[in-house]
Amino acid sequence: MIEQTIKLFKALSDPNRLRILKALQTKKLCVCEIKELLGLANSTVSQHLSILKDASFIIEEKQGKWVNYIINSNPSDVRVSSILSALDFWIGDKELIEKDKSIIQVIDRITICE
Amino acid sequence: MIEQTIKLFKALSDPNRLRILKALQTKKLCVCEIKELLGLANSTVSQHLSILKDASFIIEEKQGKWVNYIINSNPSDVRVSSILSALDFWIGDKELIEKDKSIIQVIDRITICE
DNA sequence: ATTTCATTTCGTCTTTTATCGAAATGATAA
DNA sequence: TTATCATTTCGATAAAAGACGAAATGAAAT
Repeated sequence: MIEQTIKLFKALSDPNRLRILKALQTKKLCVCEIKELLGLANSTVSQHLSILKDASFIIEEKQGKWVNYIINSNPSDVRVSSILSALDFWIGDKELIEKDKSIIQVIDRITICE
Repeated sequence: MIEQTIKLFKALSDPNRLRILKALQTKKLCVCEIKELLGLANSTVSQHLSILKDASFIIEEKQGKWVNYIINSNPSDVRVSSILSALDFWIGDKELIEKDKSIIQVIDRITICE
């Protein structure tokens, strides 16, 4: 019950996860693209994604050898949709988000996934 | 910048703190009343209150030897007012909250503050 | 069938968080 | 001014969270 509420807020309590959510609102991304954006290890990114997925903010979609992560556009929990549609309201930092946005538009998964 | 967002979500990421916020929406409370409600040590309650205060969800008001904690009805951060005015939306668990509500209406600080 | 390569899982480490009891603080009452 | 008592701060402990690299997994291409 209240555990679900805690799960939502905990998922939102990390700057890297907030950046991931905003980035995914621009376009679908795979683990290694997010790794590139955030400068974290693959395994760390994978861990963050599983927390976001567990809270139902995102879903995954297999595409060949890649796994694309995308925003969950049909969450059953109205709180999730509420947060997702007002993410800019919750995250004050426009500058950081804009910067990330321009980076992911340039990132190419073929070249960076070593 | 984004640290402030994280501070807000972290403050909301603990069931005891959510219960404190809802309880304070019913009436102002001192540390030992909250201690009674939650079954925690004084020092733990004090710690939770300082986290909520630091995120500006609540403010304190001295009254004799007691310190009353009250909901911040004029937060400068609009996100804080937004959460406070929609707390029931964020906290799914009505049952727990209603139970707490009836308990604090009976609690008397004179008798319980040993 | 084997190799390749993105991703996940596992084990470990460090930092942070939630909790407590005891000691320090601060204000009221005697 | 001393005693009382609510609260806070301090020190310790256990559990959770964030991070990493290495090993395991799983799908595609050879």
